Amino acid sequence: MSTPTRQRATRMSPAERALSIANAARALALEEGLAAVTLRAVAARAGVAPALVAHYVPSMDVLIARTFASVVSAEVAEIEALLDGLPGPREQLGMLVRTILDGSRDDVTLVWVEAWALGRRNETLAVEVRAQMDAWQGVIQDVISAGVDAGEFETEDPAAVAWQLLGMVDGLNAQALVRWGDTTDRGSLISHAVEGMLGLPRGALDAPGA
Amino acid sequence: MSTPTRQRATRMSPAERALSIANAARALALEEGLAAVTLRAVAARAGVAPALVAHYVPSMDVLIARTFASVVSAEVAEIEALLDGLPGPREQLGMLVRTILDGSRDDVTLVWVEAWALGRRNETLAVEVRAQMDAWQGVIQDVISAGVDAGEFETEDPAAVAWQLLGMVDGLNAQALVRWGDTTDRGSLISHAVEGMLGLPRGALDAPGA
DNA sequence: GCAGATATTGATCATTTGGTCAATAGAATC
DNA sequence: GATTCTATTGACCAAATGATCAATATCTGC
Repeated sequence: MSTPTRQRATRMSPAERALSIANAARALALEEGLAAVTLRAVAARAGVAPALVAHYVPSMDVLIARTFASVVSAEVAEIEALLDGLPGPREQLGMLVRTILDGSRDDVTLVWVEAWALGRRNETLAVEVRAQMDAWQGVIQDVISAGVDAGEFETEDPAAVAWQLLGMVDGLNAQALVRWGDTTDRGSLISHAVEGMLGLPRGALDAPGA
Repeated sequence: MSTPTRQRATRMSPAERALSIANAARALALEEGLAAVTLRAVAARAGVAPALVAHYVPSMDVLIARTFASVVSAEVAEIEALLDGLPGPREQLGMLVRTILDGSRDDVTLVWVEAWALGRRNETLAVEVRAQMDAWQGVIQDVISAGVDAGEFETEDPAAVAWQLLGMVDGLNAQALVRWGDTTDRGSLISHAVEGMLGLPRGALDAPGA
């Protein structure tokens, strides 16, 4: 039973098929994690023979690395777009922290955590992980630097603060991923932590309408 | 070449052999990560036939979960011993943060990160991960609560602050694990963050002799 | 020494993984 | 309608994984 009897896939141009496979891998990663992005699983998801996936990708290590980059870079772009609409660094930083910690991106968090672990045995992925971390850090650092220039934040090393904040946020998200079921608000306390790092008065980063 | 030609293992009592296998798994986890704790790898490390490992352990999932618990609970015990020698909550909290972030436990951090990922597909491990997180949070919460009682810290929810601090520290360690090669001091900034969370003046958590 | 108890092993199995390659089928072109 | 090009596939392979079990070797008690 349950031999899905896949029929022959409709012929596509190489570009279309490559995209279809990349999308299948992406959806799989978001739903079941990077570890589920396997040759056969991707093929099944794309409605295609396993050999075709192998044909379109140099190796699974590379496909996994690309899939990770696809998922994460989309997240970065999304956040950057949100930041653009805000008036100043203070609002941007507050929104940044709240949005990243709002729990609506647990699927992406899972991809991050698995990438950290898998990167140990997949050098292509490891390189991509570092690149995406740099991208994230850059976004945060830009906000902080702008705040310092505007005289709103106080720190001698915006880059270090950005790394620190990124690490804190990643850890809190990873924690929430494992402790599913607890309803603790992740965002309320960290604002005070960031205020401490940047010499701000208590409550300076609270949401405007709160 | 390189056929190790293992000779028959010297006979041990079940208790001794079980310990030997557990130690082999532990060493393997610390050196190469939880993902390297495989039936054959543990057997080779213990100088024993793979079947013997299977004989002494209900399943590899369980062995991995136990190995994780062994590694992490030792770390918790170590930190608790360190805390005992300090006079007050303020010194304890400062030391806690500095010690956890001093970079000397990257092997344990790797075990943590892999446990988060593997826990998705190993329920026994997932249960153990939550238990060990609870233990860690308990240690931190005790310090914070003592500080609040002593009038040194200011927070309405020591439990939440403890979770928050644990998440932050885990994230920073995980980040350092991936970005090996950077020499950024991980501990300097977080003190200010914690000060922000606990209503402390800047520098209150700095090392005494600094 | 001998015999029994049992710790240990080799052989083997089923699964899952990534990967290769000749063969096939279907669309496009003539 | 026949032919060519190539996207797609089935049939493999090697490696690694967890696991089982009858057979074997070795220690212990007599």
